[in-house]
Amino acid sequence: MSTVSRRRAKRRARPRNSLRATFSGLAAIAEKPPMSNQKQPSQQKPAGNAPASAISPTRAENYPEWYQQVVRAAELAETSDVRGCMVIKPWGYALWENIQRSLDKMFKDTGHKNAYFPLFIPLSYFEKEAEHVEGFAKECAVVTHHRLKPGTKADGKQGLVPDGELQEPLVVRPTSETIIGASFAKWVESYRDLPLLINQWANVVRWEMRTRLFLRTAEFLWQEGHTAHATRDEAMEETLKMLEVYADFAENWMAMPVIKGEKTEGERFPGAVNTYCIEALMQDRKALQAGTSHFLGQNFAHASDIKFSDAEGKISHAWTTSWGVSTRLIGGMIMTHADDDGMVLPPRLAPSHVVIIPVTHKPETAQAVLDYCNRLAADLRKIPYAGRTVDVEVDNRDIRGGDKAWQWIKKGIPLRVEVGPRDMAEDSVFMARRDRAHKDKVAVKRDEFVATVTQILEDMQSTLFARAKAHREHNTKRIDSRAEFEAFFGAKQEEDGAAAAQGGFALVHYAPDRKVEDELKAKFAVTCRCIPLEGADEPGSCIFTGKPTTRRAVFAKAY
RNA sequence: CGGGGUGUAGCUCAGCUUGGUAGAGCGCUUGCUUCGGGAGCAAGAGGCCGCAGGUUCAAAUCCUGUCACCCCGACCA
Repeated sequence: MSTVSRRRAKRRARPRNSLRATFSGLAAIAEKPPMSNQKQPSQQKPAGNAPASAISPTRAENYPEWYQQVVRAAELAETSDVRGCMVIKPWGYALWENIQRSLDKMFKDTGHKNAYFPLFIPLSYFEKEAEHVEGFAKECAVVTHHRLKPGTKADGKQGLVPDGELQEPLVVRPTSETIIGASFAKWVESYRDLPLLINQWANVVRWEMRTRLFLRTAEFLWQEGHTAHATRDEAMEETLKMLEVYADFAENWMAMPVIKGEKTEGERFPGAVNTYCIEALMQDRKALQAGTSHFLGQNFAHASDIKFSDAEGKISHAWTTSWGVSTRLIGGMIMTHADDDGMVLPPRLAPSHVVIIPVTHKPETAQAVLDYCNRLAADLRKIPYAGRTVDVEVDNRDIRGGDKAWQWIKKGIPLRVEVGPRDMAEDSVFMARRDRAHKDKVAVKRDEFVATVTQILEDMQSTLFARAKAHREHNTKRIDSRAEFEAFFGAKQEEDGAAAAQGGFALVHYAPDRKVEDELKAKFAVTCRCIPLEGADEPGSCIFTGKPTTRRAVFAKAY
């Protein structure tokens, strides 16, 4: 298109930026009875031009845009100049480090060891498992050259151009089953070498078409566990054990309730025999797959030739598993806990638990207040909490107190503590909790605050979980007919392009059927999230095909 | 890969139709007054107008090419 016509088109199509387009999933948030336990500050505008909420637009106005603004305002991450890639900023990375630390401990406690495998996977390795190839082929970054040279007229390029073509292209790992399988094949000879329980913390690349910070980026950080076992049962046990670890982590550390379940065929990991997952419900009532654990059978053992001799000297292929969670968990935390004022961090994973804001605008008391704050910080930092000690920021930056407080609100720090000359005189602090309204502040004696800080944090942790769980329950519905199902989710898109009703979790009798799933996905953007592992069997008949079933499955729109 | 759109200050954008030598808001810096919840006034810094060609006395603006990014679809932790 020429420059002219582009420009003209721009002028014609003026009413763009329908940023405020209303979001029909609004009810989910507007109602959200359990989400606001404190009395609202009755929407009265704070002094000046300050907006009613720190994040604009609000969740009800435009949820996807709200999400992006929270990521930005909380300084968790930003987009980079590299297509589809994000820069994880210190506050966001510290959150990831805390996720890593907590999960890593759980992996070690279940007998796993960390190792590191190459980023580059020879194409020939990748080709070994047919379904695996098919599943990932379309989203691979491929390294084809190993050198650069100055461009020439003949190349029609200036600057540097790739040179030195590789004999065999290298795939930038989208996942590591094949490269780790190659190592496992060498490491495993005897049944005495099994089980082999390995985990890797790494980055992976999947050349996604559409990206969203933390939820889907071309490069992301994750952990991938890979294990090999002598028997099918043992491998299956491992698969489910790690699913349990993920569920435990999600609920007890992230304060994000999850449903453990098994994926249907269409949603299975390419190359897996069974895929299990944890699924969470976000505030806009869309589901998020927050972690997966795969029983790989002997598929990859065959592909990579992972063989061992058993006690009788008979050679057989090992049974393998793989399981992973990624930086997507951070997206899940945002969409589970954050509000219209920004991020809300579950205390056990918060990069920092307490910010102390010295009120030092009177020069004569400034130093004394600051000293008092530093002593308070030092005392707090000695207190053990959630596998580390209480982390404290003393924010004595030379900026206005209001700005300072709001920055920390947006970052989601659990506790804000103001200390001014008046508080110091009474040996008390002025404390605000991020899970309550921002004006809801209480004076607490300093020693009492120090003595109860971990209790307060734990109370916040359980409050966040309870709210999220109530939200999920409020938006989970047992549905027994196709008509009801369709009404619950509505059309795929409204006429104006805005997202349609998100529905929530629908529990329906469903006999797995690829064709049904394809149709539901096309018409309603709804997918079968999983068949829950827990809960009693309940005979019924599939609402789509009438076939007999023994359990209900979970359907939802999903990220 | 299809369909649509956009590149101008750190950010969000105006200016382009009808060419005349660069604008606003926010942010940033400085000063004064404010200051226990997002301040006010004043001054200031900051731009190869995505890139390369072309037309013209003159190009952010017109023409040609090119690159990048965004949105919708297919795909997806």
